[in-house]
Amino acid sequence: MKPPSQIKAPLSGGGTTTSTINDVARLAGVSIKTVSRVINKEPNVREETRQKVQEAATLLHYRPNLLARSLAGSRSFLIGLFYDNPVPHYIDAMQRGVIRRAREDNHHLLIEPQDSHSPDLERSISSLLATVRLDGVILTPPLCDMAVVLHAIETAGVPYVRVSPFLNPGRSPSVRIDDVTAAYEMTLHLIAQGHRDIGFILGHPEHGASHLRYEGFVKALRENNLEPRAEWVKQGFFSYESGIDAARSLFAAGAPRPTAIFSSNDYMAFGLMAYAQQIGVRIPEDISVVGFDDVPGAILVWPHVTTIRQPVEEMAYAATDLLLNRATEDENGKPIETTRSLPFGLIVRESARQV
Amino acid sequence: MKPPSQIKAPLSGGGTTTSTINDVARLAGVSIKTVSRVINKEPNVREETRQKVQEAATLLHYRPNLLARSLAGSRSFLIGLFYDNPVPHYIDAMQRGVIRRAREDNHHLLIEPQDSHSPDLERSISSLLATVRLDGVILTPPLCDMAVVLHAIETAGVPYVRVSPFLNPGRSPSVRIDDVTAAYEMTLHLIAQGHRDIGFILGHPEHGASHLRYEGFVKALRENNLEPRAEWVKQGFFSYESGIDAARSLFAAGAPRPTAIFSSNDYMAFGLMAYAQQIGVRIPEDISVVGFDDVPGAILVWPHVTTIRQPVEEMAYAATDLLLNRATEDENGKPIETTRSLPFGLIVRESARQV
DNA sequence: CTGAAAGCGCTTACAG
DNA sequence: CTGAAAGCGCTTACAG
Repeated sequence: MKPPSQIKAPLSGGGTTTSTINDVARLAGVSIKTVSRVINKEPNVREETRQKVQEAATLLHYRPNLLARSLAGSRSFLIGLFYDNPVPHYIDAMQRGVIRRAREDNHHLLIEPQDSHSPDLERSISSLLATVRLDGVILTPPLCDMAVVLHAIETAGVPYVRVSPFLNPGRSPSVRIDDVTAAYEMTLHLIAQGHRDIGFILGHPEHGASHLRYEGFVKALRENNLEPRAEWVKQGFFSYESGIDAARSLFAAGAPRPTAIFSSNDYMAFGLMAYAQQIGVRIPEDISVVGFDDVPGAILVWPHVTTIRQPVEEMAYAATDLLLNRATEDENGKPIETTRSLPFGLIVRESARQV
Repeated sequence: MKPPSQIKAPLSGGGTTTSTINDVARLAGVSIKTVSRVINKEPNVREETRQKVQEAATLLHYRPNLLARSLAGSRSFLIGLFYDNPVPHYIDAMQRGVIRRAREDNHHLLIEPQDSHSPDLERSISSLLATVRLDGVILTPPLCDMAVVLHAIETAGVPYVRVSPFLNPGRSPSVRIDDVTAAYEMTLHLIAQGHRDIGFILGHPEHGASHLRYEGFVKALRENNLEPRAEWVKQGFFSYESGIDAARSLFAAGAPRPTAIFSSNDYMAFGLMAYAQQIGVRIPEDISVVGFDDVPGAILVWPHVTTIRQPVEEMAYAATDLLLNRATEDENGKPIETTRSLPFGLIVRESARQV
């Protein structure tokens, strides 16, 4: 025999009994189905009934239990953010953007950092998706370009949106900036400053943006009858340390030096600048340096770094918007090609100047 | 009539039917209760039965549905991280630590950034906790020192652990470093370098650490027969900009200057250093500067900043450990005073030197 | 050592 | 416009 559950007072000593849909129904004198209708703003409820239910719900501080809704219904109100990115600033902005949009629809965010090099990656994602039903997943590089990741998510039948994907652009909805054009404009900026001998530090090869940025660089060069010189194009991995390494080989004794260096991201530019300072190469007097991303450190180092601003938080917001609007599937439930390209910004500071 | 659910193949076109406890029970020829026992590693199952169930589960790729477990049982496998902190590096480290420990027990992390200045804070937390049942909550400054926040969580009866709390230390289990001693040792370090005239930039007054760090500073001074000088103690707010403001008033024309400045965190030290550079004050030649936290930027600026390293990720791990071990309640369900204090590190770099 | 029943708090499909 | 029944996939008490 279940004791009638009435209006609850907080139990002294912690622990409250929360009221349920049954409590509201009883107090309002309707069925739980009607309460459900009111809570979910379904049509076909008499205004008077609606008010009665509303009042009862307010009085009891009723909040629908997410877990129960998920189990019974088709939505979980949970969004998953999968990433493997060592840059806190990027992750932070992503999370803010996703949460801002998710909250508009009463969704919550589960963060699921993954090790993109784990041999178990696919199994761990499949297992995760079987364990906790998610309404959708947001994927950032490099995960968004990994076949096993996409396969696991598609197999589970969970909608997903990718941020800055490189491979299979039409495979899912996505959000990006135009990395090619951004790098193109940055290169044009250097050329406009009189630079002809421009070096380039490539990004991590597993990140699609690395290739796109280099593509934009080369495009701008060629349009100006210039060619990238192999000895001035160095492989980096997006890290501070790899920027130092690139600088070391770029500034090798005796070798001819470019007058400007375009680093595929800011951290490598920082490493490069630190190394330059150590060996007495002045920036921007001796060499101009530009980066990409506009991380917070860009105005911490001296000189402040000329760079490209990527609206990461807005990209995350847009990705979540695509997910929640379900503007992602056609009538057959197949993902439709939806790509939102957001504006970037060329931020001119002091690390590059007229040659 | 429900069609018998058998071994499932991925539906072409996306969407798999996942197998349930019923499928496993049927295949193994046992009741669902027995499957439940095996999955939850409960005792009293014949080894032979256990194996049969295990095999069936493996064959069907069975993963217990988290939502169903939560609804039926007393655990949700969800941990909430509440914060309102603008420093990405800190949040990132917190999240990593929590997730690392949470995964050991198959828990997931829901992140719930809050606006600590919102008038709705208490209601929004209460509502959140009523909506999604959490197994526990981790609280960081400044939220961990807000009465309304603690009240909302306690009323909901959800266990919580605080990181670096200042107020009511015994009110809940917590994890911290000894900010007083850290600041004390840093000050001693400066004194050992011959500094007697030491300025101090206070942290944000809403963060408990601000007061503790100042306390350690004063303690070290007094033990050496020194006194803080009011005109050299400036209010800051943990931000880069507030460091600039502090520097501006500290370096006001004509005023006597300290030989060293202890900034309550690194960002303010960065602001201070940038301002110093602008007005031609050399660091560390003219003035030594030290910070606190060891954020990534500390080795980006020049000179690299002498600072205190806080093991944020380990603190988060420890906090989650306290939560999951339930070493947090006594036999009456009241929280027991458990505080773990983790070691900090004095990181000596180039921004401070012998006077 | 094992299982049948009830129930967690909702939504879904139906019936009226 | 409203409701009674069934069921989501588990766990909790109980019974044997």
